[in-house]
Amino acid sequence: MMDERLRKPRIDDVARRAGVSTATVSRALATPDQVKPKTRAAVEKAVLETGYVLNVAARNLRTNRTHAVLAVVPDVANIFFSQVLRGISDTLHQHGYRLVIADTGNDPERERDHAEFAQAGWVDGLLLLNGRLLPTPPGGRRRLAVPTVSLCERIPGSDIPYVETANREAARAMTEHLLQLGHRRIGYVCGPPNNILEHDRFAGYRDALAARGLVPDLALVRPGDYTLAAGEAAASAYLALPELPDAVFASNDAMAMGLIRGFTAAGLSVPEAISIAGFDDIEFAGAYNPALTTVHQARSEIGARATTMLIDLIEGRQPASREVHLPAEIVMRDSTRER
Amino acid sequence: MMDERLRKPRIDDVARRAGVSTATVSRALATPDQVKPKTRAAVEKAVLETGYVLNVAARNLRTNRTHAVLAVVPDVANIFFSQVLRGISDTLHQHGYRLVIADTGNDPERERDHAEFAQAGWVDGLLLLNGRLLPTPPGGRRRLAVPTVSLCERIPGSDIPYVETANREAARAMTEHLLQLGHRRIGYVCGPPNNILEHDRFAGYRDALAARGLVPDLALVRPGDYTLAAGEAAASAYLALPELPDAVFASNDAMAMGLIRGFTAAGLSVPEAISIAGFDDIEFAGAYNPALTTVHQARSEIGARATTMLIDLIEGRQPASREVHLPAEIVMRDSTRER
DNA sequence: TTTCGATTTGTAATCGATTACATTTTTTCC
DNA sequence: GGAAAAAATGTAATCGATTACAAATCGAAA
Repeated sequence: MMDERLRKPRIDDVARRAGVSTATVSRALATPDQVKPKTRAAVEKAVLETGYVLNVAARNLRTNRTHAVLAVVPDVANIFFSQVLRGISDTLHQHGYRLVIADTGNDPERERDHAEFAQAGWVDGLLLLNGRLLPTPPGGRRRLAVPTVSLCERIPGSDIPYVETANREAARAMTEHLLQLGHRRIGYVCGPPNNILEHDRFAGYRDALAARGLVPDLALVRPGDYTLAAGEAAASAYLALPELPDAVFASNDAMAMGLIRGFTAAGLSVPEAISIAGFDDIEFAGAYNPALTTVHQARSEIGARATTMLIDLIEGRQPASREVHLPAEIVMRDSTRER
Repeated sequence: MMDERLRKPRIDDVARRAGVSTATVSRALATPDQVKPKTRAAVEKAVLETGYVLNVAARNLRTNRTHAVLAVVPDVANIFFSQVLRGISDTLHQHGYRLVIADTGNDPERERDHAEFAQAGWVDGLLLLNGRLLPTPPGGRRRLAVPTVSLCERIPGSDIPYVETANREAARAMTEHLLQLGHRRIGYVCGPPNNILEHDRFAGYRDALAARGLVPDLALVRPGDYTLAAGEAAASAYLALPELPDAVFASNDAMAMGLIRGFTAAGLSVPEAISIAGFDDIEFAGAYNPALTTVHQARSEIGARATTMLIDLIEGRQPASREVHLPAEIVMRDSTRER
């Protein structure tokens, strides 16, 4: 008796109460129009009375589906990724899926662990927000992989479908913008060397210069690692040069902000003395002082597109395209001006 | 034959290959030291050979545990929450749990949906990063709730354990800091009116003034909603006053940045003409121009503490405390100075 | 009214692991 | 070497749903 009230009600408790079979209860809940309205009502009543909640594990086991998708993210706290996640989350929700996030903290071991767990039927699909992970089939042999899409960074040498920003074209456009403003000595602050995004962006920078018959002055190309500090360091390096650049294009916004801080701390004002451009259009780029000219990536759009692709894959449809390059947009604000 | 190679191997395939029973395989994998080293090796070999991966759904069903925790977040793209998530994710990982994130997009319907699903055995515990959600027991009657902890905002009128920043004390300390710098006409830009955090922060502001026998000048208290635009609007409002405040304390960083932008746009320099302080110490507060004086919340620490509490609850231990107020720290940077 | 097809419902097998309990093997100790 | 204790392994029930197939019910046409 007391047991009855405490034990979690199961589908057969509902069935008994409604005077039908478990099959009917299951159908009344999952496919209501396969069931006579009258029985359906009886079942719904019984569900309410018993406080029945379906057991997800049992359903997953039986149907071999979870209606969940795993996103493997290097760092949820990174504002860039978190906005992509927003696009993912919304799109999944629209299609009746749930989101499981694995924050790997940039730890390859954790990445592998999660990718492996994904194969265990823990989710129906996999979104990789990181170009590094090459999910080796579990056990290193057979490939029974879960549908997978990568985004933000394509995975070099793999045939996993992906969605990313057209980095090269965007960097080229931004560099052209600076050239059009009359700048000629244009500096560039790099991202981490073996990053594929960085590779594309730097190529775009050189494309634009080459189109005008210019070659990059190596003294104006500074190393960096996407941190504010790297931008500040680059600013010091430029200040030590006999002649300052007219403008500097940083391959992300944090470094652009570092440059601005470095230059203003030295008494140079931006954009009067020097123009600075960034890449990413992170949330505070527009709020910065001065507001940052930068490349806007449609972050949630990237997430949304990749998710649509993944759902197509999961549900056995052929996605419209396996390689999507989303155009980015130059946002002109106050950190650049005509020479 | 071909089937053999394509079908996903199950535990009994491994058992057969290793020449043991399924029970032994299960033990060899889950509790290796309950099994003779020799058999264990045989099982491991068979696992590799077959490419076996355990079926999560089956295990979850049988054990009635998932080793996953659901975090219900109003907005993953919000930098504040995403850093809390980082603390959550790390702590969970340390204890062998996984993180499931439900981004509700501030939609109460989605919140309820997720909370309900959590009861379905989809996760072992629930973390609520939002003060609004009062998870009604499913069906509105029986309460067989999953262990739950709320964080960031306590849930008024509920007995759910929580972890939050000591907002009132922190706001009081920041206001005192401004008073000590010699400021007397101290403005305050509010957050959304019925937000419990805001309530606490405003109370702290008044506490500090009251301690000096001052009463807040209502003309200096401006409404806001945690957005940059609200800060800019407040700046305009202050500029329209016959006499400017000496300093303004904004109840979050975005609004503080808006104030700085508004004042500098009007030709006033910060902190020379007016001191500005924020609250939260978001990622770019230190990178701002000028670097923002603000209240640092230990965001990942909040996540970590709440997670520890939740795991205690899940594993049947009594958590050390059911209400944790973490002290915050004033970070003095360049946006405030002596009068 | 009867019959046939369509609709609705029920019976029972099934998904793939874990684990209580029983049984066998190994170790310990006199 | 043998008895008792400890360790290792095996047998089979079990978790809670879904669904193929069979059976029952219903409605419409003849």
